[in-house]
Amino acid sequence: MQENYNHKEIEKKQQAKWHNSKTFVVNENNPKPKYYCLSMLPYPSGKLHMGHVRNYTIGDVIARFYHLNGYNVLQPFGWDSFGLPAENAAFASNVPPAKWTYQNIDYMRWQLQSLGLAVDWSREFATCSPTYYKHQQWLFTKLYEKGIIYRKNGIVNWDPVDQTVLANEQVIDGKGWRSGAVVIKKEIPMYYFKITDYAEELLQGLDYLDGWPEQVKTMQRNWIGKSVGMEIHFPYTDNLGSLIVFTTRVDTLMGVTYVAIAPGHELATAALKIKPELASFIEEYKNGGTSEAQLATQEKKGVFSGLYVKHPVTNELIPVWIANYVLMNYGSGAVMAVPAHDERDFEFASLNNLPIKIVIRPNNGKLDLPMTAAYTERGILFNSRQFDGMDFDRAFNAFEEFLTKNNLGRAKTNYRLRDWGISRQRYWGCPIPIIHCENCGDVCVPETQLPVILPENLIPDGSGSPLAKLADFYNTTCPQCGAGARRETDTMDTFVDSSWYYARYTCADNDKQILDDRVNYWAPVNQYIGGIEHAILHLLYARFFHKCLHNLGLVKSSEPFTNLLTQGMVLADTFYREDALGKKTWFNPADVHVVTDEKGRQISAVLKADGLNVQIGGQEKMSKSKNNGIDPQMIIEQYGADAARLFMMFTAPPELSLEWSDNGLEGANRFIKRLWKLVYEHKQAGIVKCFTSGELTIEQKKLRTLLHQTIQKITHDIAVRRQFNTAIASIMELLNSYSKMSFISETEKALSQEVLEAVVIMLSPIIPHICEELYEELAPGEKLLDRQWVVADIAALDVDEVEVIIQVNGKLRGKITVAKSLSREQVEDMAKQNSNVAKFIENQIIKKIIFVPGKLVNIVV
RNA sequence: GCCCCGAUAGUUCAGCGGUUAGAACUUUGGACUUAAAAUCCAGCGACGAAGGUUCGAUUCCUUCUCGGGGCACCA
Repeated sequence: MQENYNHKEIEKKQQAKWHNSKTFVVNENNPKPKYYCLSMLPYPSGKLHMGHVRNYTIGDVIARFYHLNGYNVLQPFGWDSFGLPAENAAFASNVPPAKWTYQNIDYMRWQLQSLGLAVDWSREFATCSPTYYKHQQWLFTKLYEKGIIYRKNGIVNWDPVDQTVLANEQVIDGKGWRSGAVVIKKEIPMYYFKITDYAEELLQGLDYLDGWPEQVKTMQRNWIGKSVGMEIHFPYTDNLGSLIVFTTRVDTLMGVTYVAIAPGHELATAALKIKPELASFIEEYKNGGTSEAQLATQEKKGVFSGLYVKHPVTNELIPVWIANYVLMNYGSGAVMAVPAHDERDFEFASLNNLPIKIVIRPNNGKLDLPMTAAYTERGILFNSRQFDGMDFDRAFNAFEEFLTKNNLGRAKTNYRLRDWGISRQRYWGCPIPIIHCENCGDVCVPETQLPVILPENLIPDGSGSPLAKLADFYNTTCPQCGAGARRETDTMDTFVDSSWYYARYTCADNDKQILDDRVNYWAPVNQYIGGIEHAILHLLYARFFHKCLHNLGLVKSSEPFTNLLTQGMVLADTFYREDALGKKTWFNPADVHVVTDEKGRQISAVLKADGLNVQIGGQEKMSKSKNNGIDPQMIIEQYGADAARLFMMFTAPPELSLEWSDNGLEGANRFIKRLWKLVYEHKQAGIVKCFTSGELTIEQKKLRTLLHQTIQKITHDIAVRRQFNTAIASIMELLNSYSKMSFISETEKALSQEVLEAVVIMLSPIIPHICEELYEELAPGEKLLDRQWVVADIAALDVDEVEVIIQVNGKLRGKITVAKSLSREQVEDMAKQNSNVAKFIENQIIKKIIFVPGKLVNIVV
């Protein structure tokens, strides 16, 4: 064994070993229980960033831990490789997106492999590969046939100069990012997934996802936005139809003093014909035009439309107002307004001097009058004719009966969730397998003609839709009637690609079918790991797809991911200089020298290149714009993958954001070197078998107790809490105690052997290269990965003497060491006899003695 | 505005109804060295504020302050 730790040599050796012996290649023919551990697949942007390193290290620690615990562990990897950045890179550097993407994948795969991940690379795929999207297109046609996919018009951002549709992020201050032209809204036909059909199922499924963070489930619940209420008809004065509103507070129906409609509502258009002066208001607010945040804070404004509708119960005339606070795309775009019991209506009525009619009073007592704010709690009805005296539930039923009987409404549940538009007028995506035929309409591409291949040698120029300019691509014949037809030239949203990839890993080599029975061996994913930024869209879409796959009979489970871990961001210091115009130039932390005070606080920073001051900008998420990204490759070169992994896992718990610091990395490196040295010294003295029996001193027994306590703690930290930082800290504590002792005799050496073997096994999920190397030294001929995880020895945990603290009135006054077997009375007597304690209870009346076995005696005087 | 999470050493994180509140980094001193680095040893250093519950509160509860996140006219 070498005296000095050499990360390059060891990591290369261990990685070669894993690769050559196919250590992490798995199949289903295994008696062990399965464990599917998955980290979100990355977009191949060019090179790895620290967020990736963190994500994949967390996944790897969990995968390796389950491996050692006797599971058949699958950890696959792939690439979310369709998407806009490839197109942008293409016309910036004149390389086809396909070539750019595959080059990036090759480089990033090499980077990832240098991290030493326990991945089954035989299952790797890229979503842009025809062998993957072929099945996606097939799935599309199945869902289309089942009516889960339909076509309707949708609104897109249209750049009139580039003649192209822009993604939201390509619209900057309302202008096209390349042309600078003012972007307009345009209606074009698009395909939609009917995710709303699954709203209830997606909502209810959350209740069973015990392994998901509450925060994520809450976000999904809010996003689905279920509300139970009533649809109510307010008849037009001419009795030709009625205005339909949705409310969750039908109990306040008798308090309606006006109704409000969105500026985009058809009734507003009708009112415009009678009252042309409404035009300016309607135009201003019709399309919103402004951002959602502005919309939420903008002042409530409205105009009277000149129209009236009839109250469904009283037939009174109710004025119709056009108001900017009514949303066109929720419910029916119209609301009944009850100023007395709704904050927004109260505000609007106050501004416009509209009447306020109170119909709900608190369950006990009265309202303070005059009202200064709406009373929005549920209560008891009054001023409500036959409904007087009812509570919310009774009123709901009574109104439902009344409205249903008179054909004036019905109970209704609304969801905030909208259908998912997946058409993208882009080149680098999965082609939508539809053929438009003049005779037959929209026809699915038959299975035998799949995949619809995306040409890979194209370089988009940023204008128009590339496929729509390729006659070779879109000219085709109708599969039904054989006539000339036009192929769909839109591609799918890349969220589609990532909505089912986890299932495909289980049978990635099957080119005949999308999925086979192997998916039911591996799915659902036991542990899914990824960034919190995917809490809503990706995770909801994947759940939706899983339910679709389930209904097609392709998977047996009902949810894709049993446990979810959402990891925090990686932050780094930022430094900048500001010029006279206020423009900031950002400097990379690697190029800056930070001056600290004697406590280690940052006081100033200078640029290494010129020695002049730079401003300290605080910690920010690593990004190109702030130039604070740290290159993982440099770290791996200099310190090794193990040090990088250890630092990532030690510095912060997985869910919290992690602040990058070079000092922390030095610390991780130091710990690894220390571990190496401890094993080296032990080995110099001669390796032996682990301790099983023998005489130990009290100190040695304590060390052994600590070892087995640590084993328990770490097992719990990794398996249950997923808190790797605390696991590492407790090993540090253990090693601190260990290195204070010396191990000379055979028994002592055996104890040392036991500690070191256990430490190496426990650390191996986190720093696998060095641990496997050290294990080979500690146990020649054996392999760490064949070992079982360490189990705490109950006997070692059992101590026969305990230290008991003695308090008088809750204050510490002494402590004694007693045999565990002593009775309460014996311990209390010993406590009272303690000389220091005696001083405090002298001449006092003992009121009470609190006794906590094995811990303390508290004498209350 | 509403909801959630957090506040412990200079920093990043642990912890706990009860002993002397743990790690690591930073920092100070010492050993080693011609010197430095590396290494080892030792040290400095903390429970946001106020109330309440309790024999005893850093821990539980309430309020406040500060920070982070989510939602945001969803009728």
